[in-house]
Amino acid sequence: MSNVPAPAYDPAALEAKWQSRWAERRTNEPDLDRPAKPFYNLMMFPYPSAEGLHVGNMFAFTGADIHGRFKRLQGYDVFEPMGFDAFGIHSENYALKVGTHPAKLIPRNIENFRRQLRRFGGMFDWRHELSTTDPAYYKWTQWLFLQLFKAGLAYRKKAAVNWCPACKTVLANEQVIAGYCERHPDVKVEMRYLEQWFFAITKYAERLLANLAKIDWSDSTATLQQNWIGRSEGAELAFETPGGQKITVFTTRPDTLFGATYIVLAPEHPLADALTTAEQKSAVRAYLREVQAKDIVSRKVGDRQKTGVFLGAYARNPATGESIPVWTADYVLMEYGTGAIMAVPAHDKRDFEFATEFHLPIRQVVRIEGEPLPTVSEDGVLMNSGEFDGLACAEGGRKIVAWLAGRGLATPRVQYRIHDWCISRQRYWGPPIPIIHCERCGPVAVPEQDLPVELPFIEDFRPDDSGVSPLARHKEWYFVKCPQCGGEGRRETDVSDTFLDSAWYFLRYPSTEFSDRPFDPARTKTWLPVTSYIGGNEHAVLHLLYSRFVTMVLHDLGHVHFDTPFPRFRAHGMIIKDGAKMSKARGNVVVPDTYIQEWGADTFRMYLMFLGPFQMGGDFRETGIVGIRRFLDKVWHLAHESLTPGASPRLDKSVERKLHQTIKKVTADTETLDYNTAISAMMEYANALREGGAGSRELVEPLVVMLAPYAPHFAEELWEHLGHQRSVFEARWPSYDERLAAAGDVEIAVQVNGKLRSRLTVPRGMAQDAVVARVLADASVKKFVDGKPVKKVIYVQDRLVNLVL
RNA sequence: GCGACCGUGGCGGAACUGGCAGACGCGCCAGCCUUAGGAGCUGGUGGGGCAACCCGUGGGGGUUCGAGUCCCUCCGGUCGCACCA
Repeated sequence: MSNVPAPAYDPAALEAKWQSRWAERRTNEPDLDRPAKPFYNLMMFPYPSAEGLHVGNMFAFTGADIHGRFKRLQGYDVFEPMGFDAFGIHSENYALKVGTHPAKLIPRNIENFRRQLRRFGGMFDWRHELSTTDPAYYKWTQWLFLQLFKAGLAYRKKAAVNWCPACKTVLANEQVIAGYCERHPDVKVEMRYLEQWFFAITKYAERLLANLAKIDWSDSTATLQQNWIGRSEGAELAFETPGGQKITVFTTRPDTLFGATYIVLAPEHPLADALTTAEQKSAVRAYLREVQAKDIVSRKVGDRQKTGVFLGAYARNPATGESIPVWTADYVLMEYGTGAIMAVPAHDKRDFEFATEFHLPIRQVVRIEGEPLPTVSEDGVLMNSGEFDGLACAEGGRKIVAWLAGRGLATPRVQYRIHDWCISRQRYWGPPIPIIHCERCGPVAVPEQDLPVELPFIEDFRPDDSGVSPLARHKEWYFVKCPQCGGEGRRETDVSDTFLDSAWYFLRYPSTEFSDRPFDPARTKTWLPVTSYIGGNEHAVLHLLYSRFVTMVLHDLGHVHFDTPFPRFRAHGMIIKDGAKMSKARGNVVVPDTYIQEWGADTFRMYLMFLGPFQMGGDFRETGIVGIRRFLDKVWHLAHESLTPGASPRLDKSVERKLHQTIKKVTADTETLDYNTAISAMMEYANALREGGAGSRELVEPLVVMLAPYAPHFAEELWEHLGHQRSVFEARWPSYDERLAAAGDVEIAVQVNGKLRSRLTVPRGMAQDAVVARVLADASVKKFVDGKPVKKVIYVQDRLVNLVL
């Protein structure tokens, strides 16, 4: 057909060519100071593991990159940065395992990640790469800590932590499996009390919750955060002891107060010891010791046998005036509410179990027809509640609180599940918390001009049994003068939580070249808040919550002009393999490198996006990849056929119509991240081109542009073959003609009594009467109508006719 | 226990506010082209039936002219939280 044979599609060569050309031409580096239409396209930066980028990362980054490239083709100045979240216990444990210092290991891993990230064709602006382990970065993480410290939002207190005697370190709750260490399955985890640094995130609970309603987030993510913050409305009620002490309890069910037959204090409750009578002392102390031996996790695991002990003391139920016994039990947690509860066994499952176990009285105060005790529902009517009998639960509760409030024994109260954020880690691989402890002045902030407090190189960074970070062993670093009084001081040896590093990285990206400020005011004003944020729901709670909190604090302190960092967030799904999560243990981990090598980055990118809906994820099966490759080959040939000299540039009307329909569909679907259906629409169009107007440039070029976000190297190469000098990313996204997309004939369904009996092709927009006339003339319809009168005609324009007999 | 999401061919998955179920792709079958094909092209492919037709979206019930889609209920799966008062 052609006198010059078309070059074959060779992904490896062509992708290398375009990757170096993008770098040379600075294609991916927008003007950060004077953008016409800034679009900050953010994706969650990876933890640079030794295994390298995995398919899950690639899936997420590809989806986000497609969105960014699409926006660029629509004329935005897209800033798409990338960085590395390289501090943390994960890296440190790995370094311990392989016996290489993390300071050596991490740069190596980052180098490997950088190579992989370039290879898959992300539109990254590498001028603004960052790593949280870089002193130039964590200097400002420490600065951030100091801002919170100075604002009174960072404080120290003793808190219970999990301690593994084998690891000689604190463990996160996630690392404790049924009471045992995840790395030492035969070692029981202990509970220790240690001084820890906290951020007062609970002060922002109400705002963090309210703000969720104003932002455009995936529902699943917003719901997870909402549950995590966990707002409950109720009241604090006071129970007085004969000795004049007040036990304050929190309850969401003040309506059940008349049914409160005993009080339970958490074992750590300050009154627990004070209220214990002499004859109960030894029993209570024994119980407290028993509780302390348990680790935090197994104490919190539900449906286990209730334990507890009577203190010997009594308190007065403010409603009934009765004296009720005071107990302590570990099913009551000091961290929630007031650390004390009124037990209503008739209407609470846990109290019911406890009362049954210890033979305490059970008094029903809510009537619900036909349900055995305990009844937990609030859809009932009060009984045994004096003057409140007969009221519905909600109303009764309000009235009881009002009645007691008059006597100073009740206060309405909102309680949150969320706790203050413990940012201390007794570990090595993190940013040192910039505090100096002085015997005279207490904890003193390191002056800002002395930042960063550099993490000293310690050859043996293994944690020891002391519960103190390995940093304390570096004496020259540890002992310093107090910046306030000049006296003897010691550095804080805890490092901060990795989640603090990642709670502000999006602020740093546009300003990485400034060493004298964390984020430049002008840059920040131009680029923030983040236009589009895409990431996994595994960070729905911690990372996204902490980022929102930090941003609110910075806003309140006057450092940024917004209090919502991510007004638009979309959660992507997860890639699984053979129906199961990928993991090393299962041996089903997919390594992207091998697939990119075999098929090319473009084919692999598109295949990942074609697996399933981006926001739901999909099941990775390698058998489908070839379908994408066939599609790209097909487009490759179509484009070259359009170049063949002498090929008639005929413009097939029906293909033209299909083009406009395709642009409409692909535009809408790429906007909403429905990449799988956008790809199938482009496939349909390529099939139509093959059947119809293959020779025509006007019909092929828009397809090449639409493919550019998905298969960027491929599109660049074809664009060049089609005679364009400049990057395809300087072209404009094709527009469509709504009238043309809507023109043509439609096939409408013909039903009789709701059953499909025939199909009819009519011009679009045909009037009901004309359509019905043609329907009634149809032989296969006549057979079913069979002379019976048509009672009703349902007509849906351009879709269906239903004759009801 | 609470909350969220999901059950559609042999497989991954389509189906806008209720309106032709199975788009697109894999796989499979047949044919063409080939010395050959894990290449390419053409056609077919939910189940039953020679056919007209009938049956089909986890099970059961309901609303509706019409239900994969809405409501109730049960079953199964995934994720998050979990002795949160």
